[in-house]
Amino acid sequence: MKLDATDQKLLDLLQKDSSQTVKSLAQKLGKSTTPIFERIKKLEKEGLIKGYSARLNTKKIGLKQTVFIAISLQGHTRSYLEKFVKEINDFPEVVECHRVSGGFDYLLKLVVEDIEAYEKFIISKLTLLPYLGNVQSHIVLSTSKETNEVDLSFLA
Amino acid sequence: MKLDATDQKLLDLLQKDSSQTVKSLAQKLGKSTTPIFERIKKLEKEGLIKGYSARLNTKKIGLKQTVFIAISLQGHTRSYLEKFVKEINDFPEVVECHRVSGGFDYLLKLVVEDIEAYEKFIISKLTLLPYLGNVQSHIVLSTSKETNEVDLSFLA
DNA sequence: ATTAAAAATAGAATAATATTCGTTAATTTT
DNA sequence: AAAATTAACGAATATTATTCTATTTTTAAT
Repeated sequence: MKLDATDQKLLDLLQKDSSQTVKSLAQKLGKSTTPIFERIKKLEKEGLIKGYSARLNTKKIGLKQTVFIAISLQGHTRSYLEKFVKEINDFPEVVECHRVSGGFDYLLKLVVEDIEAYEKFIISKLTLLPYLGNVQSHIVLSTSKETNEVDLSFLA
Repeated sequence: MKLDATDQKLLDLLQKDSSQTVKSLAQKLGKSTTPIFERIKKLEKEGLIKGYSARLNTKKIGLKQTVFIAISLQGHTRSYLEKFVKEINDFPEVVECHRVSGGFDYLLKLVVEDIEAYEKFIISKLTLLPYLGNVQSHIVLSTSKETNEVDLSFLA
């Protein structure tokens, strides 16, 4: 699917604020509501828009600690890797799990209540997994930017 | 603000899918629309809900590469750190910037078109910043989990 | 260039939903 | 136990989403 300039701006408006009415989106894009409504439905159907979600203030809710964990594995059989990833993904504390190049194999991002909850995760969940090699924790001290808005200017 | 069980479930429903109607949310929560509508408005006003956004399929749009960059700085004057962070946050490729403990100072997450765009970022943007120490890139090979839904079960 | 076909847009009509309102029930405070 | 506060309900209204029909614009072929 090819995206024209209107689609690009529309996606950008929606990733910044999806609670806007079709009418206000249409005004910002210099069109009437019908074409914008149809464009949105098409972007949804084509899967370019995966869904809509509320952004929560995790700190205010009580999830004050983010942690990154860099993991190296020892034995690398394919079947084990799959099992490892499956287990990791099932932990609700884990919000991201990436296989990466560089000095280690996996990079996890966790959001937890506090350091105590983090330690609990390490002891009662992570270290129960076999074949763990090096595990290095990076406690987040402060976050200056954290968004899921991506830069769409390259489409222009 | 104290959150009861209904607020917890409501936040969870909304972070999973904010396009649901108030009516359907109310049904799932065993209440009528008015109280759920009012709870949502309160959660918004109190800032527990920061906003609403469309989740985009970055791969399909053409942003196929995620990269993490671990950075150590050389000179650590406070004023310089602030300038550094400000510059980093202004780069649209950077979606996250965290100050972390562990083997390095900052961990960045980038979303870019491809490796080429990533290299361009390194050469024409990142390495222009002064006082850079060690810079280690971790190219994401595959991602098995990537969400911004957080686990709210601890509220129960 | 000209015309046919396809796609995109507009404006009006309708359907669905959000939002408000008046009232009742439940909970907390005194 | 009574008063005050908070949460809830159901109905009424206001907004918004969605559909429909008719034009316009764009695209592609001749």
